[in-house]
Amino acid sequence: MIPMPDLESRAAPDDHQDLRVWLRLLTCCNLIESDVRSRLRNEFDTTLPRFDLMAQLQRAPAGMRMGELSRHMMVTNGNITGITDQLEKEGLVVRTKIETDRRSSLIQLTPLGRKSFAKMARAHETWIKNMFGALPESSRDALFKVLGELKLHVVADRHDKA
Amino acid sequence: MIPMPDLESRAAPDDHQDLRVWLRLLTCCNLIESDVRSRLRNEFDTTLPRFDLMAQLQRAPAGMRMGELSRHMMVTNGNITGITDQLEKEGLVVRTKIETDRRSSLIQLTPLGRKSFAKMARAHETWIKNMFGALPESSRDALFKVLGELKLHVVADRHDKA
DNA sequence: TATTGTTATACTCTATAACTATA
DNA sequence: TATAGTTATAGAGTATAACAATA
Repeated sequence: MIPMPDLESRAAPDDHQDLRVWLRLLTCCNLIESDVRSRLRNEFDTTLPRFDLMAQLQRAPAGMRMGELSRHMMVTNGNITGITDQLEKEGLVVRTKIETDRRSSLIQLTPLGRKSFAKMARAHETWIKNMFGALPESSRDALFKVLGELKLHVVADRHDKA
Repeated sequence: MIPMPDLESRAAPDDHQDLRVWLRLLTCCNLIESDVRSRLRNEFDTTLPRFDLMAQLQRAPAGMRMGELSRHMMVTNGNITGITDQLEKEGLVVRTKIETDRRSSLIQLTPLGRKSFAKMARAHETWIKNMFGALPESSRDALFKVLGELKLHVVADRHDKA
């Protein structure tokens, strides 16, 4: 089988193991992400950030504020405003004024939004299962565990800098 | 320690393990990638695709054609033209006409490009080592191995569709 | 006819910064 | 003064499609 050329090919023979791990991680992630993005676009006419935002709201029936969404999605505030505007125009989410703090509002999925998200989430889970399902369960568990350690370390570094 | 909110928080308690693994993978990758991007911008006034292109050329002293670069970097042709134009204008790469096929040309790093890339690559390797170095070697090996399996499967799926 | 690379264009995603309203 | 959210803008990154030159 001919190895498919990809980003990982930028690793030189004498490169450090860490670099190889990183390039492989990046390649995997890009492959899966672009697959998910194109399916979301083709099958549901939506985008990954829109899907992410709805997924966050799905988990928070009481609603979330813009700032919370911004932190969870790790993007700046202005972007959340833009996505929320779109979704609100399409009737998928609503902004509700908060009485005790009139600067902010709660964003919630509408019934239509919940229905729409449920459909996408089912499909999304199938795509992901197809891609990860080939790994033995022990490998998936190992991956989850190691990525957990990695994330802790990277996040700690970010805190140090800030 | 308070868990930092991130993309992974979109996983619901009853979500399938595959979904959790994917969200964690995505979060790790995004964290590291955005760190690398901002360092490349701040310290070397460049971008990830420019760095990637130079890294590919570094490995191919005889040069590469646009189409090869396009396949390796997994982006469409037009983008390669744009990046190459920039790098050529800055004297980091050169296009050389191929005598036997006058439609295409070989792209190579110039001596300046090699020097510039070497400097960036050293810094880049340090960043990556700092992030991955905290993992025990056995974990890194495991990660490398599992991601290898995952990639094979995802790539195979892509071939099936095409 | 098919392929290589270029050009033109459009859209998504993101950050930054200035701003308004409220706390 | 500080915070929540909005607006405006700029740039990265990408894909698509029409095109020219060559095979």
